[in-house]
Amino acid sequence: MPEPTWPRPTDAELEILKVLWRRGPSTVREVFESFGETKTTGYTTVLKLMQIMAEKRLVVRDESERAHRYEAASPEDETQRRLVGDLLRKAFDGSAKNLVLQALSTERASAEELSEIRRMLDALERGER
Amino acid sequence: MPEPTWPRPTDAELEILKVLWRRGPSTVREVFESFGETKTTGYTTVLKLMQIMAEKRLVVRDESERAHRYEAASPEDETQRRLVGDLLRKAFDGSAKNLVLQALSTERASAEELSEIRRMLDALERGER
DNA sequence: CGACAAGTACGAAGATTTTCGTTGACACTA
DNA sequence: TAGTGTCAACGAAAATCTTCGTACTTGTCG
Repeated sequence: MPEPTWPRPTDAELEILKVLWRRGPSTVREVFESFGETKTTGYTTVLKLMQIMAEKRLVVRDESERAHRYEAASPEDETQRRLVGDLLRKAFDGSAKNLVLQALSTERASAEELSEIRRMLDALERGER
Repeated sequence: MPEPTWPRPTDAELEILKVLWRRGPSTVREVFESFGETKTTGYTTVLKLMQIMAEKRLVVRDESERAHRYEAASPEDETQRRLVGDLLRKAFDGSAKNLVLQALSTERASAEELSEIRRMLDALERGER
């Protein structure tokens, strides 16, 4: 199987990353509480996950304070790019076109979204990068 | 975590599905051999995976012959759509636009690919949702 | 100082994924 | 019929993921 060279976040880890991207560097307590009632996992579960994520270098940990602060190691867009690239390789044999077509056919994008994509296309075809 | 309601194929399972989509209904032996030297997994490993996939209904099994024949339960494009939709929900908060932008910025698509995507956009914007 | 609250660390359990050794069924053939 | 090769089934092991109970540490406030 084509295993990624970077640590791919699991579903639970991605949930935590999303909180970190939104809030910025946060303590375990803050992440735990930002889940509110939507998540049923306990505090220690979140803690353990974040410890493992620190081992994997998905997050960096600042231990200077008693309550350690965790920060996402990579920005959201870079992680998204990796996840998409991973799926592209795994399931689409690298054909960005097919991936895009499937993406657009699943969730119908709004009109503004479509125009934004079109602008992106224009830029790409105009030859930059 | 946002768990999918359908059985999401693992990486190893996806490799097998790709063979089945390409070859059509196949025996374990055929799938195993079509991996050639690119994969180092043994025959029984492939067999076990395919048995598990049959349990999960990722494949359907025809047992009428001595060498059972396995067939992908869903066509490739439908599975791709599910995988993309899953990633969309998990990592992009449902924003198809962002997913598409990241996809296009990772692997630069060829000029023809870009035109095809543009045609797809045209069709979408022309209102046939 | 002593107790409590808030935090991290540790270890273990259950689930899932991936791998493979072994066994038994079955057919072909010498 | 005995031997050989092919196949599915089974079980178990190793790795990873997810969860949480418990223990240890440290700062604060009476």
